[in-house]
Amino acid sequence: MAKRVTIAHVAEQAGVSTGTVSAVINSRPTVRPETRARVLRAIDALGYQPSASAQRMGRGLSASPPCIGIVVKEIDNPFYAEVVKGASTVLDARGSVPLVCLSDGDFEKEGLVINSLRGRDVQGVIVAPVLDTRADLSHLFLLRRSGFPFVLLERVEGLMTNVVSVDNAAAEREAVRYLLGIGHERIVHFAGPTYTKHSRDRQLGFETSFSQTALRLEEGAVVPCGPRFEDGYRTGLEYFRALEDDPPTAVACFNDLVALGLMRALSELGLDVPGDVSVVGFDDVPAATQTAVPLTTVSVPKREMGARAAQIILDQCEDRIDAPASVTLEATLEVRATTSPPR
Amino acid sequence: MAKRVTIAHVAEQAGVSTGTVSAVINSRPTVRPETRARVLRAIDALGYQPSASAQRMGRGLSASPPCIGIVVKEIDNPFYAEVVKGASTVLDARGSVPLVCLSDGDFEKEGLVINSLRGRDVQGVIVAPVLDTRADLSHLFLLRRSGFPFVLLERVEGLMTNVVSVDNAAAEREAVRYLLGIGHERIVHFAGPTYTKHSRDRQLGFETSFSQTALRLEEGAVVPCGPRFEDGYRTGLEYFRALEDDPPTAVACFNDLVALGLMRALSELGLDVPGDVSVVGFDDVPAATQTAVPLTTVSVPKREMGARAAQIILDQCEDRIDAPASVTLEATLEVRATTSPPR
DNA sequence: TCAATCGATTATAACGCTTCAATCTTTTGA
DNA sequence: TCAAAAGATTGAAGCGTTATAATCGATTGA
Repeated sequence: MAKRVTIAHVAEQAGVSTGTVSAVINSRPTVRPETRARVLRAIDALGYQPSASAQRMGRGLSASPPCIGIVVKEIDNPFYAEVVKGASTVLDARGSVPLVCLSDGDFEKEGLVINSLRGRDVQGVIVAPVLDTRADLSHLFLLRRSGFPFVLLERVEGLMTNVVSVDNAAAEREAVRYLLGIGHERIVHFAGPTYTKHSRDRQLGFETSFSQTALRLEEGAVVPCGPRFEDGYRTGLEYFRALEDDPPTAVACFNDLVALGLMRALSELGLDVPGDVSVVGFDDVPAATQTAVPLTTVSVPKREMGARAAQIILDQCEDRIDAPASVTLEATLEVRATTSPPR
Repeated sequence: MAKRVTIAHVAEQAGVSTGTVSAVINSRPTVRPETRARVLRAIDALGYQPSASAQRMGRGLSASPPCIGIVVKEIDNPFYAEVVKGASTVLDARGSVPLVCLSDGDFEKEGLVINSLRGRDVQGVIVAPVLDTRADLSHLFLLRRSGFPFVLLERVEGLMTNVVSVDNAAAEREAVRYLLGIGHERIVHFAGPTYTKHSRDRQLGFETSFSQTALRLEEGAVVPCGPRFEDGYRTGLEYFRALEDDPPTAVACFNDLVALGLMRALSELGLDVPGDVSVVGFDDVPAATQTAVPLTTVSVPKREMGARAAQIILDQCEDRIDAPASVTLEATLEVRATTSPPR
């Protein structure tokens, strides 16, 4: 492995002092064009790259290279892809760049990568926090205490900090009430993992949807499922096979992937969507409109979430404001082709 | 703003040396419990937070959560998500972490983010290079000259460096020959953007598939399309509407997204897949198996690509090997439900 | 011609932390 | 009881950069 090329190597190669090289790097106007050229040539020849950490040290830890970290749970979740794109639009305009890190749904790793990001001198981080019931959130509290700028994409109990989120429960309620409104009476919920807050909120929204109706939440209306396509597929297969003679007329799914999996299962079972069963998703990922039958789903403003979060970080870097900003965005039901009145 | 609390302040407050405080922070086992407690109390009292930059400096910029950068063109392309996952498995095992950056298909930005990554002391980078016909690749040549470890996910003319790639032309040929083999005679290619190498290679593969057959490449068999779902959808709609009386019996698409878009168009036009038209994709993204009719496609070993690339970087960091490694992986046709003999 | 002036460059002291040889303490064994 | 061993702590030398006072050389003005 090549040892790190430092400013000293460049200085030697160019036959100048380190101070001069530094002046060139920071394009200070006091360098003679000829000298500048020589230094640049040396930089080029050696492939020199300034160390952001050392620069920060030298500057007394004040200046910041323009980039913010985004910590997400999975790279292959299209939801986060949209959030990142939203953040990018804002960062682009301000000459900053997103740096995406993965927590793999592991709160320890989350703490690790946040630290790693800080060590790499990002201006701030946007975090989709791991909210396991068993998750130890102390690193987030510590982060808050340290005054480092960060924004959460989900609210954390008892932690006063920047948050950009949507009201999952309310949105889910809107979806179920729509189903009730068009006449469905036997509605079930394919629930996500019980240990994430998203999932619990959506389930809660489902359960509280029946309050102002003649109907009651039926026993077994909440079906444990999971967050992935395969979960929706498998659960769908099992559930509808077992209830062959008296299936529900509508399913509100934890998210779009589950809904897509369910639709595949229903198709294999010879059940028509929305003829036999109406299906509602959550998130509104791109795939929701790319299927044979476009999916009715709760559309979460993912881009805007990313944009607002980036905005907050950038503002906080500039103005040194410390008051936590809390933004709650609206998620709205997008009625497409997978829902219709029961027959 | 308050002056920064440093390790020296803590040391003074606790009545120990900075070395001891450092030992406590890094939980080295050589500190007496009593001393540790005293230091922790001081840390708490002063609200001390170690400066990550300084820590990295002190450690010589090499240690700390080591990580490698991965530069991709778009965050929402499931292809790259798989590559990142593949790399993660290898990195995880070696205590390293991926840092994902976006070039947005812009070669200047690509150079920028690679530099930004280097400045942040990553061990190396994996790059899915922007290969516009107009792209200026000098930053890659420079990078090579500088001896910094990096791996490309696509071969670049004249640049001797680490590459992990697949033979796109050969794989596309395999797909077309399969179609020919089951009796198709009117096959067209929905081509990707002409300015990317991937796309040109696949098109080339298509064009050279007919050499050992009685058939010849027909005029207009290559249909300009694009890389996205919408491109496939729009092109499909226009193309098949125009050729209503004499449509081709099979379409080999630039990638899966295009194939999915095309299938949507065909469905709207009342054409059956594979009854009326066979469709073949490329990449084998997760969505390929999640559609109502699973997609026949060329399966690229994305995970393995990521894993091998990560492997190379890590090896090069350890063993100070500098000889470029070049790996070409096999892509194989995955026959599923969107292809059948023409009727 | 010599000092004063100005522009370009250098040398060096920070920046906050880690590391490690050296030193100081305590414990152990005979 | 004392030397040796083991354990705990210290102090100073880096790490790569920036910032700045000092220096050097070339102009200028009188």
